[in-house]
Amino acid sequence: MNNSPINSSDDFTRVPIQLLYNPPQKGDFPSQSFNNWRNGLKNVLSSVESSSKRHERNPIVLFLNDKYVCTYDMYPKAKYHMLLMRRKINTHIGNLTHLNTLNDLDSSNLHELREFHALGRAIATQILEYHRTHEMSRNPPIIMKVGYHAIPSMEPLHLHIISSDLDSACITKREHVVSFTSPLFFVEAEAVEQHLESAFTSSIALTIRKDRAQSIRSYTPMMCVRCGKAAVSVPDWKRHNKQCNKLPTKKESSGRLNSLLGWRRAVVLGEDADGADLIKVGSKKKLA
DNA sequence: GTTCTAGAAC
DNA sequence: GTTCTAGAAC
Repeated sequence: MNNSPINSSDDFTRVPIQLLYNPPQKGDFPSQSFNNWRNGLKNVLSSVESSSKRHERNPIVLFLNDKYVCTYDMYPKAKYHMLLMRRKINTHIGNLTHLNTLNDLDSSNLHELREFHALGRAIATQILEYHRTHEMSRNPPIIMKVGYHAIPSMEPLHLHIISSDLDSACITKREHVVSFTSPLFFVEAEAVEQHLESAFTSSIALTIRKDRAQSIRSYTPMMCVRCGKAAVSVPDWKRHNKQCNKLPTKKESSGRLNSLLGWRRAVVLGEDADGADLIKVGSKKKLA
């Protein structure tokens, strides 16, 4: 079984000390139905559950415990690129199970989200360790990033764990570059936590300013992750990215505000939300 | 002529 | 999310 036996306690943030990064073949992923690519990740989760039920090793899984699963990304945009998700089983209490996007989050999710993110960081740390021990000599230094896309293409809620090199044949479009380099579009896990911490009632849900996010993804210049040089085309960006010698820039000061994140009233008991945006004024909130 | 982007995909 | 490819950009 893939599930490495770790402590039997309910600490779901622990990761085996020696994680092996062994990416699968494309054919190992569940085949996508032609017109239904949006269900791709749901199919991945189903595949994880059925192999787990049969106690079979599943090559698309890097790590799993009773609550969460970390799978390889089918189209990795960097040397190391994984997705962390809440498993769709209820053997352990939690409220992230049925969430699909950042817009489903409110402060009642904060406790479990902290655990989710802590596991993501632990995996990132072990991947860095793997990199140091196996790959350091023939690769430039990297840092690991843990966060969400402001506009995800697939459900359910998934946390990207990705290395900073972005050296991948799967990067073919400017959106690929921007969605992992823009500090606005790539929403750090920490920024989500801090934003939720600033809500003072769980009836206030997080919301993404989607139009802004879209325009950021479409119009932000492609920049080198190491030296900041702007590129004129995707191939130009990739050529420079391969040869730039600078160290990757450390992540921007933690807790930095992400202006794509906002608030709205959460849906209550199946009633339609009025959808009104809320803005914060000092410590108070009022209707925008 | 070649490179590159961007829109359709039932 | 990707693949394919027409035609824009170089």
